Amino acid sequence: MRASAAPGDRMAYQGGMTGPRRERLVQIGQVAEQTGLSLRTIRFYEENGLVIPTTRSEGGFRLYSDSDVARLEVIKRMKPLGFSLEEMQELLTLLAELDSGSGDRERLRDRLRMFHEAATARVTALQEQLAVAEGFADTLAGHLDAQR
Amino acid sequence: MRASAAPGDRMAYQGGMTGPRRERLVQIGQVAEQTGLSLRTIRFYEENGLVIPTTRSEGGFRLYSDSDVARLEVIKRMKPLGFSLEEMQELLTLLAELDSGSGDRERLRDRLRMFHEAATARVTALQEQLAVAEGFADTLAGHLDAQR
DNA sequence: CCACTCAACCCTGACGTGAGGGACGAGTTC
DNA sequence: GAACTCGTCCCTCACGTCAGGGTTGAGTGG
Repeated sequence: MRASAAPGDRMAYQGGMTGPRRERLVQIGQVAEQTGLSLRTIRFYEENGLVIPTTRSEGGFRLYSDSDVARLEVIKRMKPLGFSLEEMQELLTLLAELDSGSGDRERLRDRLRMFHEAATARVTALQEQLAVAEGFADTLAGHLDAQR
Repeated sequence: MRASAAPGDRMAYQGGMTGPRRERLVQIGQVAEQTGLSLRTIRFYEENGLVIPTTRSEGGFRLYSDSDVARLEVIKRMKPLGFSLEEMQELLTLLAELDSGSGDRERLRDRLRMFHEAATARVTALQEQLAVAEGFADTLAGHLDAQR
């Protein structure tokens, strides 16, 4: 943990004269802190084309915009569904296309429906896993009691 | 699917004159079928010392006794708890020691308690995952509705 | 009765995969 | 100059997958 407002603290990089909007840009450490993902994970997602930082500093530091961070947070919410990175990417672009109103409506909806089906299937699987897990935990508790 | 009672069918190997008990021994394929684990997984568990078949045929086929299969089924119940193979092995021997009444009572109970704690922690984590997963599935459903 | 064949089953060994973790030495930013 | 970040590399875990060969037991032939 870093002490709050310690001497070494850094503010979000504001992007020199390059951008006209003076958008809020943060570097990877802050993103990690906000999202709870590790640096390694965030870089890994980039490698796989999931979230590519809007820009980089002159020295090469990754700089993330708010929407980059939002994307990461969506991914985080998807994770428990057990989708692969590839699937997540597809779903992300799919949602973006729906939002922007581009692409073949019909097909988009179809693919979205498939994702939804996969998701609910996965939810069911998780429920089953949970039941088994609870069962086993109880078994352990039983063994503990038996040994009192 | 294999046709039932096809010419090529084989019965469970009974172990020639070597065993006095004529114990029921099955080979890996049947075990896989019963437990729902893959052949690879079962072999992998053996590699890691989790379940070693009671014996082998002359030609080297793995032959599993009922208790071997039972062990595999216990492992299967543990899996959703996300323990590592090493931890599962420890827990298995731990339970065996408790059953057989060997070893330091005090210490055994302590370790068992730790496993139980880990298990309940894991159950909580699973519940959270499930909640997130359900939430995301709902989000998807929402997007579907919005596109009607 | 023994030899042979056949399909189904099984063996070991090696490499591949997915989703990251950890360490490194060098560079950047504040 | 302290804190942060970079890219590169190798490591892990729980298997999947492929290759190439051996085993088993029932059926067939002599």
